[in-house]
Parts: sequence; C-alpha cells; structure tokens
Amino acid sequence: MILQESFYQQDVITVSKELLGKILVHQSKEGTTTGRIVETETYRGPEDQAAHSSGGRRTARNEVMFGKKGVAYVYFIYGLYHCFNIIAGDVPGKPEAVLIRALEPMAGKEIMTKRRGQQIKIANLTNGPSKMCMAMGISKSQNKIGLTAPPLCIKEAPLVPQKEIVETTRIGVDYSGEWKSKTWRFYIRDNRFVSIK
DNA sequence: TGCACGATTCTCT
DNA sequence: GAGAATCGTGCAA
Repeated sequence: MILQESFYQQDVITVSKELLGKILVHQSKEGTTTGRIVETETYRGPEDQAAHSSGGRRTARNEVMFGKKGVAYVYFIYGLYHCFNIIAGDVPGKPEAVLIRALEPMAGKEIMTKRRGQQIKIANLTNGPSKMCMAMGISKSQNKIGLTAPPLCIKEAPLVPQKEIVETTRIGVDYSGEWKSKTWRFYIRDNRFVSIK
C-alpha cells in the first residue's frame, strides 16, 4: 500500500511522527533501494524562521513548498549535498515540509554501498539527511516529483508507538533564534541509524 | 553583477 | 573538536 495524498494533508507535525517506521522506496535504473524512515524534522512555514519558507519567502528553489502535498522537495546544500523533504500540512498552499534525516537500510544495500563508496560501513550508509540521499540515489532530478506512485514513493507500515518516539530540537538551525528550540525533530528510540542521538 | 553563506559530511588532530 | 570541501541561491548594489 502506497501512502496517498490524503496522508500528507494532515497537520505537518502529525505527518512527521507518522512517517516514522514507513518505507521509502526508490526504483532507479540501477535497481530498487528501500529504507525504513527512522528520523524526521518538521519545517513550518512562514512563521518558522528555520524554514526556507520563513517570512513567506517564495523563490525558484522553494516554489514546490507552496504546491501540492505529498510532493518531493530536494535541494542542494553546501555545494556538495542534497536534502530530501516531503511537502505536507493541513492548509493548502501553506509552505510546510518534513525533512527525512535518516533511514534504516532494507532492500538494495549493495546498491547503496556502491553509491556511498565501498569503504562505508552499513551503520553510516543512511544516518544523515545527505547520506540517505546519496544511498537512495536522490538528487535534484527528483525535485517536484509526486510520492504517491513509483518510482519514488512511501509504503504503509504500522505506526510507531508514541512511547518509542523521541521528540527533541532540530539540527543545524542555530541561526533561527527562538525557533531553534522547537522540539520538531522526531526519531525512533534506540535505533542505530538515527543521525545524532 | 557580485558575494557571503548554508536544514552537511568527512578527514585529520 | 576543528576545519575544509565546494557551488547554487538569495539579496544587496
């Protein structure tokens, strides 16, 4: 069962928590890779100063945030890396998104290892927002594509119980003033693939 | 047109 | 724990 647009049309915090445990699938020409989502972060918009959409800022880069829910927002960062987000929220046209920060590798580990470099250990394959993009083969060519059908989609899986979800502050947003202290980062307790414990 | 910087990662100390 | 790598983007000029 692939998650449909209605799943992403819930409150963005709810979507962030419920995405934990779900399965990200990418069918590429090199083969299919899948991973269980173990860490997410919420970016609200326009009020959230940590978000690209802060202040209602709308540019060519973040244009997709203002569009349909359940669509991928992939951006290039630090001149080297990519980050993968999913547009979500219960208000149409409000620029909010969920950043996928880490996965637990499932199918296609050989392909992921090949993409990341042969020396990489399994534990370091997907434990960070840019690492998981490299392992899953996600780049700007996946920007703006819908996640409700292959080749890139998210499959249904049982909800992770609230008591196994850790809520903490977001990473790498020290510039955002009071917004940096929002506990909008969620991960599965004791999972070894979480980026930072 | 120019320029400072980032929702990161890796390497070296 | 510090510093480098490396360039598209956003905003000032």
